[in-house]
Amino acid sequence: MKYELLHTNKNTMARHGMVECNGYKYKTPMFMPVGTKATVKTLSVEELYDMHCGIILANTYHLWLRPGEDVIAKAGGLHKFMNYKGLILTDSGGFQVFSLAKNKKKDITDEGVYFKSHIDGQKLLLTPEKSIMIQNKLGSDIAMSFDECPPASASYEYLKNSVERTIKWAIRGKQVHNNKKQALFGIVQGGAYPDLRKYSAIETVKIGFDGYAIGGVANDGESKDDMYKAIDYSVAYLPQDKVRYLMGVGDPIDIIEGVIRGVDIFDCVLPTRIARHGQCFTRHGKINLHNQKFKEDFTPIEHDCDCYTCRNYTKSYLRHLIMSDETLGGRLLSIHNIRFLIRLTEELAEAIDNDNILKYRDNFIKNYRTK
RNA sequence: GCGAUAUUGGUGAAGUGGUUAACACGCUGGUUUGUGGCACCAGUAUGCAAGAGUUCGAUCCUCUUAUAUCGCC
Repeated sequence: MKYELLHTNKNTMARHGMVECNGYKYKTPMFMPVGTKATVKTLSVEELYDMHCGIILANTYHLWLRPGEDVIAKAGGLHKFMNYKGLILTDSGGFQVFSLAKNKKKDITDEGVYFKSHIDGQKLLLTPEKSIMIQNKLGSDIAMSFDECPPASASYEYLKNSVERTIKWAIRGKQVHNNKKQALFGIVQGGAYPDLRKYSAIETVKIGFDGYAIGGVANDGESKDDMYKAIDYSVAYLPQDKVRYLMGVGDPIDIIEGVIRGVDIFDCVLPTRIARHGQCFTRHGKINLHNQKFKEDFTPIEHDCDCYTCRNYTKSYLRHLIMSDETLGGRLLSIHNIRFLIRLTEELAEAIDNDNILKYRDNFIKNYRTK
C-alpha cells in the first residue's frame, strides 16, 4: 500500500492524499461504511458503487464464527465471496472484546482473549496471531492488528497496561502476517492521556506498519474534547507518508474535526444504524422521519443531494416506509446517509485544496443543528 | 316485545369500596460513533357508556337509560 500526499493545508494538519492498494486508487479523506458480516446491511454492491464507495470494513470476529475463514478462502477470498471490487479492510476483533465485555465476563490475558461465542456459547480464544492468520485467509486489502479497546472510563493504570499489551500484540501479529498483497495497520491506544498516546504511537511506529489507526475513541459517552485530544496526541507522532485511520468515527462534525487534525480514513456504523431507526443526516442536522411533521412532506430529504434516494423519493413516502417497518425504508435511508458522509469527504478534499477547510468547518457547523 | 350477558385510553385488555387505573401494542418525542441490535430511553385515560342513588368515599354496590351480542315468543 502506498500513500501519496497531494495537498496539505497551511493552517491545520488537514491533508488531501491518494491511497494506492492492489491496483486500486482512492482519494483521502475517505469514509468507509461498515459491512461487518461481509455486507453493508441491506445494500447491494451496485448501490455502494453508485454512492462512490471505494472501501468498506468487514469484521474478523464475525466472519471467523460464520461462515468461517476457510469457507471464504475456498470462495476465492472476501472480494469474490461478496462480489465487491473496492477495497476491504478487516477489523481484527479487538473491538468485539470490548463490546462483549460490556455484559458477559471476558478474560483478557497476555496470550489473548477468552470469550464465549454469541452464536453457540462455546468458549473461544482469539489471539493476535490467530486474528492475523484469519485475516490473511479472508484476503482483505487491509488487516488490522489485534488490539485491546478499553472503555473511556478506564483508569490511567489500566490504560497503561492495555497500551503495553496492545504493543506486544502488534509485534506478534506482524510476525505471523504473511499475505504480501495485504497491508497491515497498527493501532494507537491510550485514552485521553497525552503521555500514553505518545508512547503508544511512537512504539507502534517503531514496529513499522503500512498505516496507523487511532483506536479507543468515541466509546461509552467519551466527551468530544477528550476525543479530539486523543486524536491530536496520536497524530503528532505518526509519519506523514502513511495513512491514518480514526476508528469508529462517525458523526459529520467529528469527521470534519478529524480531518482538520490530520486523519485520512473513517469508519462508522452510524449512517446505517440510524437509517434503520428512521433517521438521516441533512446539512441542517439530523432529522427523524418518525416525526409527524413529515407526514405530508412531499419533498426529498435534501433537494441538492445527488443520492439515489433523494433523486427519487419524498420524505412522506420514506416516513411511510419507516412507520410501516418496511426494510426498504432503512435501505433508502442508508443510501442517503452513506452518500452524505462520502460527499462530505469529497468536499473536505476540495476545501483542503483550496486552503479553506476552517471556513468550511465553520460554515458547516453554523448550518448543522446538533440539538 | 321478554330475558341473559357485556360496555375501562387510539387498539387489545388487567383491576380494586379508599392516596398517582397494571401490562402490551400504537402514537408522540429523544438516543445511537472499529454493529452480539428492526435496539434503547421518556411521554402518552383528572378518567373506567350516560344519568341518578347508597356510602365518609365508587370505575368497582343499586336503579334508570343507551348501545352491543346471545337466547325465547
